[in-house]
Amino acid sequence: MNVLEQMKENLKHEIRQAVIRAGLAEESQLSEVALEVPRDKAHGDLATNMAMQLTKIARKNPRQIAEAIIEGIDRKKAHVRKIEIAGPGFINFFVDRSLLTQVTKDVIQQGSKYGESDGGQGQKVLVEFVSANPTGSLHLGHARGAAFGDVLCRVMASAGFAVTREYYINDAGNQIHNMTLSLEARYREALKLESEFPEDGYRGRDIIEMAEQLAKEEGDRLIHLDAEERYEVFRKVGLQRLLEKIKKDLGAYRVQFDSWFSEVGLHESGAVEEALEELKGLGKTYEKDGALWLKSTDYGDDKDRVLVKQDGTYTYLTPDIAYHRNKYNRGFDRIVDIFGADHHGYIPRMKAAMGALGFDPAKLTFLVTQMVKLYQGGELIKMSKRTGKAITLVELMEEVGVDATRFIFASRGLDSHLEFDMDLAVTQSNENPVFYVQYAHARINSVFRQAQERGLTVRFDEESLSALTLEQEYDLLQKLGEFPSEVATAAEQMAPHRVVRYLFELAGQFHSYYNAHRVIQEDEQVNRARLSLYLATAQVLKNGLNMISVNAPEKM
RNA sequence: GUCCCAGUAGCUCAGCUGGAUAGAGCAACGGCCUUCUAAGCCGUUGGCCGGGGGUUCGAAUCCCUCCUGGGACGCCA
Repeated sequence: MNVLEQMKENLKHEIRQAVIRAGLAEESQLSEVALEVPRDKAHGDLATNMAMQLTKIARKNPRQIAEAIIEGIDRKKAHVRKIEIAGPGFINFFVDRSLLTQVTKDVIQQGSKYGESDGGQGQKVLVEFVSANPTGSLHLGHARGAAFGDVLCRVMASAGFAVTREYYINDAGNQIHNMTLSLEARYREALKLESEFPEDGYRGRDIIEMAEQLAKEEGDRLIHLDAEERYEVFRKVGLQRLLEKIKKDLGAYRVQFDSWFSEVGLHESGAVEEALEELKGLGKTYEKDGALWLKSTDYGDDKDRVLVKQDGTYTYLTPDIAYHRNKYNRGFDRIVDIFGADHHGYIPRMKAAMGALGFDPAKLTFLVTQMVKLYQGGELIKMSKRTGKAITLVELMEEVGVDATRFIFASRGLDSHLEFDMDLAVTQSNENPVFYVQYAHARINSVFRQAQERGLTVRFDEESLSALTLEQEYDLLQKLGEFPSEVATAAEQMAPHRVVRYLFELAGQFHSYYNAHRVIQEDEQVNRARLSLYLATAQVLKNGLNMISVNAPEKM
């Protein structure tokens, strides 16, 4: 816990004591004291709405209650220099801000660990994301899911959760069949042989290129294999290379998975039958029209779902139930699935299935990413699955860069429809927010270089800190102090974009301070104090950027 | 027809488990580089928070309803 948090806890405790001492409420009636940083600085450093919350219990008007609370607060203990009642009954606290300078010490001591906390209490969390079918390259939608998922995992890990990143490989089923046929057709085309492209084939360039490569390597050898063997070769080679490509692209995008979970493995281990038998045994299924149905309506779904089709094969849902059953059985405290809005209809049935199996559906969270609209040259770029025309992750990385791409995706809430303007993202100007934050970091380092050139030692100097007395310095200190709780909140709400927003605000405060006050000037102690503050600021910027896997350059 | 997401400044978005005068970036306009990086800073302009009802001390936030945009509603995956 850093100085700022201690200060808050202290004050909260004092407020509780004051309420009880004043006889306004019993200990047991008190909810958590809400203590917030007011938007408007005229309202103090911290404020609580306690008095308004207590109107019902204490049966007095809020201002009277506030008076009584203030009476009972030990200002010294709470490090408060002024208390005011304002508005409808807010209590505003003006704290002794000189304590804030200690924030820098916390930051420097903890270094790259500053920002971590233990709110997650080591809870085991499984986050499944991307999970694109290995039938082609990753595209724009996956880029958003990948960036969001990865940043979420980093944020949650920092907040004390034990996070596992998992990619579910849909390597069984129809789409792989189509991929296989598409690859074979393209292979024949590459050899200038007659071919028929499958109806539901994948028309992307990636498959064409892979086929050409294969033709180069193998010549027409594969044509002469018998049908079954040939199919198997194309399936295997296609799957393996497409998956490799996906891994490689994700790696370049700075996303690493801890676990790659294969659907085929699920079938081979008998897990699918097991799940099915369990559901049957529990009486959660029935037969109708020659198919086997899940009574998902018993668990909140709007209709029952087919598990085994008339032809005896499984629907998509069935192995996925087995997969999620497996997730539960691995003992995770929380299970998070991130996927695109086009699959959202699938949420109630999966929750229902888990409920039917006797698991707690509340452990399972679905985060749905909304669509990304891509603009280039002011035009909306339409994507088509049929023609395989889509902007790929690789193209994004090449044209926009990993830093900017990740930053943009990570900076938006998941459920907003995102507009991605490629022209803007590549602009090397202030229109592009990623530079703004990076620039703050580079600027600080530039000051360090300047300081060294002038014979100053760049180091943290605790003794000098009392020279930090400016309003802007206190504001910056406070902001630095808020970083760990900001990360914790982002983790709790599974809203990693809060961290990006925080970084943007921190950078803004820094730039403003930088422009108003020079580090290197006549007063020695002020020099040392400001260098210390800069060191702390650089550390937090770096930790924050690291949390979204964006570079923190020392020079720009 | 049912379900999900969104509707906040000219544009892109925060804020949504209720709090004080609704924020930021960009755009527009006006300033700031002989002094640590101007990818920056300072200032001005800009809002029936989609409409209407309700809940209460208090609503952009919660509830109902309508409108608009996007997506989903298969024994496809």
